Amino acid sequence: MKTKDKILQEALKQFNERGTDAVSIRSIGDAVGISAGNLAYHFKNTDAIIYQLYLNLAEALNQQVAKTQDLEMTLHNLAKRTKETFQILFIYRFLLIDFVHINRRVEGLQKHFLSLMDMRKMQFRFLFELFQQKGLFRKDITNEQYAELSDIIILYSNAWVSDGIVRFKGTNEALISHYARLFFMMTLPYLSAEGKGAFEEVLENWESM
Amino acid sequence: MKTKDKILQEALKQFNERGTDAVSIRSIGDAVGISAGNLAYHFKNTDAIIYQLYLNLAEALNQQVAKTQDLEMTLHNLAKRTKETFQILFIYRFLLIDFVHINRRVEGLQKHFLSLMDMRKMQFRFLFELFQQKGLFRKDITNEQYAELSDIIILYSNAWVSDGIVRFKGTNEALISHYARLFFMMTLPYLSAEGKGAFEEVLENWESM
DNA sequence: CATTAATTAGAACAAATGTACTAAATTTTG
DNA sequence: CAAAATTTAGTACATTTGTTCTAATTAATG
Repeated sequence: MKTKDKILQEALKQFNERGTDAVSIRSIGDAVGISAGNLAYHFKNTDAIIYQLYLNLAEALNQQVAKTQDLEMTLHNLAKRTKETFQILFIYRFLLIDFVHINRRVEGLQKHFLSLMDMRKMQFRFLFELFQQKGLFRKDITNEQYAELSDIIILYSNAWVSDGIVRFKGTNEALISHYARLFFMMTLPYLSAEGKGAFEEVLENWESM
Repeated sequence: MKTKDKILQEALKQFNERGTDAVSIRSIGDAVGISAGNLAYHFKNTDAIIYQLYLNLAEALNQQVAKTQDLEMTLHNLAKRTKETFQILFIYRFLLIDFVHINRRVEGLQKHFLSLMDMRKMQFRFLFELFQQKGLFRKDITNEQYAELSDIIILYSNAWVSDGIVRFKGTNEALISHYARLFFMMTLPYLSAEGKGAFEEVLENWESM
């Protein structure tokens, strides 16, 4: 593996374990087995590493969206993609844990992040409309309510990792599965009778999916 | 004001503005106008300050709960208390922003925090049951669903500040009001037809409340 | 092979931080 | 008022961190 990739891998590990502020170019260099001087050659400072890791996450999420658009959007497929997306987010969890702090300190990231959020919000709105047309979502829910649901869903998808790390007892796999499931269940009271049927089928096979 | 209180006030300000890691006993001392040595006499280090501020928040929240139990729990009163609670949380917002990080670094805090969360969860469950008995909440919602709603509500009440700081455009007052309202609206799809009537009345007078 | 470019190690420096200690000043108490 | 306790300023020290620079080594290229 190239030095640059080794650095990114080790940095990701340390960021996730100890938070961005407790990690230095020296702590990463020591673990990788290279000098701090060499590390500074590849990345000027830890902010540059954070920025690169953020770009990697954004790219992984984009690929996930592209995947989604290829498939016919059944509830079952949506559940699968949700689980995958949650796994990706967990890999880069320090970005969600140090959310506000990173936005404050890494220049140029906030703007990019906000547009990523807007994009995801639009995707959710699209999905809600689709499922409403298919008769899976209730017809008596107003547009305003769907807008608010997607806001809450965005908030949830940024916050579940932090909540899980502090409150959840169990393995990482169990954590991811639990919060992906909870995410899915947030839409339950918005479903029509027909939607609930399909929904329960998905939930029954949740673990094996 | 006593030195100790001055320190706490200034520390709270700096924590909220810059995050816990960017604040030192010297930066606080300089702002208050006392020496670092003196500050170390009152609080051994920044962790001790964080811990004290956390206790202050927990105490303020407990008082809020006591207040709630005095009143007849109408939807209108609940909305008022919700707004107040959100204001309190915003005052101590660094604790929610640096959530995971503080739990990692300040010893003895995680346990206390977890029991606080459990307590709040039980309060929500109690409220849901009460409103269900009053016919404001839907009867066809299962116990499991109410358990999950309270989990999501706990998550939301820990995460809205971070979301708001990054994504919301507007004054702090508008931010608090917006997220308290969104919090309230999360329960909307769980309401009965009767509940919705009372609910909309509350929402109409939201700003003036 | 020779030269150029890329990579790496290592050292040096200033700034900031937690921590510990001393001595002076102030307040409280008897 | 005198003694004791509390509060305060100031200093010193070891660590850590970002940053910058130099020189050596390795890889790439013509």
